[in-house]
Amino acid sequence: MSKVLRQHIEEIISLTDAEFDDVLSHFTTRRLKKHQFVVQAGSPVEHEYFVIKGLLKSAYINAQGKEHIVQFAMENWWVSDYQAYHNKIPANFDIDCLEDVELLSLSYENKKKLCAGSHKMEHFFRIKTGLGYIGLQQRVLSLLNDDAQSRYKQLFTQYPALFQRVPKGMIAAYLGVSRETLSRFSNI
Amino acid sequence: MSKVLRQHIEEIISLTDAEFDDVLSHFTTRRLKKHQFVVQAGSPVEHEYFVIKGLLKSAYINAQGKEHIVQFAMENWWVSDYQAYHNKIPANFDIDCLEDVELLSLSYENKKKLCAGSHKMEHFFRIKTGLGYIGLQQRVLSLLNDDAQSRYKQLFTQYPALFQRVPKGMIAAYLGVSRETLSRFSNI
DNA sequence: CGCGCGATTGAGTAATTTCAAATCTAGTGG
DNA sequence: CCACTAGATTTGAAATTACTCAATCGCGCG
Repeated sequence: MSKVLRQHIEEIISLTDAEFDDVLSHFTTRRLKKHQFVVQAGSPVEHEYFVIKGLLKSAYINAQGKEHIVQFAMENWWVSDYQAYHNKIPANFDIDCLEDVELLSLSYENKKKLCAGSHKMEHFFRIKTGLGYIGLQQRVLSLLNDDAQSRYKQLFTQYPALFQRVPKGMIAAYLGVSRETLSRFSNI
Repeated sequence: MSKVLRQHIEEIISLTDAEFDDVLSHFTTRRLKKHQFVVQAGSPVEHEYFVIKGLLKSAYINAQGKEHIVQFAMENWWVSDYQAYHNKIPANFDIDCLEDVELLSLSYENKKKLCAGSHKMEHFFRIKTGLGYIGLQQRVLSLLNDDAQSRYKQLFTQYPALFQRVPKGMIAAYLGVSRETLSRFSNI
């Protein structure tokens, strides 16, 4: 359902039906099953994605094979390996589906065209990226300031739904704690 | 010198003389001495700043009075408390000058006008914000993946100049390590 | 029924913090 | 030029936090 996208965009700008149709024409729909990869480390990243339905994770796997989760992406979130996408270099992250997923896919070229052709959409993406920046700054601050347990509590308060949809090991990989440590304070 | 700003902007878009004059007209110059505050926690944040000359830090001070440095801002960097700036809420950060400073100041209203009146500048800020997003994501990853010593080394390799301009205690507050720990591995 | 993934628990270890004290340094006034 | 002081840095030792390794437990699904 593309209404979801329209509603999402119209939280920031407003569009006529014709304008939205034009916007939508730059996207394609992709459906993927749980465990499928949307982006694979080492491969080029042609697209960014808007999540209509389902849940994905974006993760970096280090030299020791340890996984760090950069981002969870649920409904109404945008996700890609933006460093790779923007610089046209091979992906550093794996992005894969934790559930069956429905995505709207926007290629680099189409985003460029869309933004060039629509000041409004350029504005939308500027604001949206700014919100992402603010969110990341909060996360940095939380990593600097809070211990593992209080990061756990904060995440739980902010996204309780996530804990129903994701195994705790992944929550740990997102928070920067070992599974064992997280397990020790999950029962308050 | 506003040439610095023009050169900075033209790394992403190109401007005619007239266009740049218009851009510049949205900014005002501010000169501040070492130790002066540009933003103070609790106060409203009307502006974002482009650093022409000098060095600032943006920092969060927690309930225990411990300072965490969100960002250093040297020449050609943008700085503000963006959460406060964007949401028009009181600042959470202190931003103050570590050296005598020359800034170009852009008010919220003027940024809005500037972006609304110039698709190019809207584009510039979108890209710039995107780069900031990517940088922050790298920092999150580094906090998740690397131990204190390797974060120290990375910062040193990436910004050697910073270490000449800033006391080590602040480097520690940026990296998320105690001064003592940082001191212990600063001699390789 | 048994396999396999996820979660928990225990014990020992490593990294980093905190507290305290000593040392060094740059800038100031005499 | 020198002594003095405040801030910055280093060093030491104890305490804390979280990690790793290992074993166990629980449960859903084929």
